[in-house]
Amino acid sequence: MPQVNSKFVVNHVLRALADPTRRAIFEQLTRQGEQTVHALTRYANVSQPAVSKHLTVLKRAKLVRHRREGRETHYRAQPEALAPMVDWLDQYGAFWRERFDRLESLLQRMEP
Amino acid sequence: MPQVNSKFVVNHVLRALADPTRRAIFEQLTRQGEQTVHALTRYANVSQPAVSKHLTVLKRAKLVRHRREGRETHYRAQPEALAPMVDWLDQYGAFWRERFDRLESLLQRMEP
DNA sequence: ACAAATCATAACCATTTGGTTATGGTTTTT
DNA sequence: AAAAACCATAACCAAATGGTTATGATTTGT
Repeated sequence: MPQVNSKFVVNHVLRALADPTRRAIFEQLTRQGEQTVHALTRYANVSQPAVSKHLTVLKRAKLVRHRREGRETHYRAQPEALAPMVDWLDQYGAFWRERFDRLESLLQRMEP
Repeated sequence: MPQVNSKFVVNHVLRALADPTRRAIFEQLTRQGEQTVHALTRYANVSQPAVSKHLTVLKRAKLVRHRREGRETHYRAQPEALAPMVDWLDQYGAFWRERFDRLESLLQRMEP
């Protein structure tokens, strides 16, 4: 059952992004690129262990990857993991069709 | 500050959809159209008060509307409320650009 | 060699959350 | 008029959640 598994994936992603602090960390990683836990801790105004735990949750949702380098761990966002969320939104065809106008005009601007 | 307010809106929507039961109720409403609380209770396998509380959360996120009719309350989905979620996803330009191929081909199929 | 820095984990705590049963207010059915 | 159906709210509870401080492991700097 692939859709059962994908429901679990969507659940992980949505739950991970439901928390504002976690969303802020993820946004920071996508905007500023790779960051150490230390840098993220200064950005988010919670303690370092809190940041580590949030990163664990984001990691379980595949929204971030980490890379150890000496004593510091570098995290980077993996926006591909947002795909299940988009796929979930895709169920709402009517809603998307309403939005196609915007995308269509955007594509027209890209390819005149 | 419009972006501050929109962050609150996104937060409401994401938190509302983070729960599987709530997501199931919302999906049921989008697929089957308007439903009474009673019908939703038989669908979701939780108690009727639980369904009512979930509907309250969805209502706060503007994801559903309700309409009283006699002793029963009819709820219907409001997928327009998903827009803030899409706008939030829009931040990830690189991610979207990767997905444009799919949308582009979809549009080409619609307008050959 | 020692001190400091970086990070994860453990232990703990308050609050939130998602569920339950109980109840009461309307509205419909009999 | 009485009974039943429908729904929301209240009261309650266990578990999950998001935060903290404490600690230990490893790596870097002096």
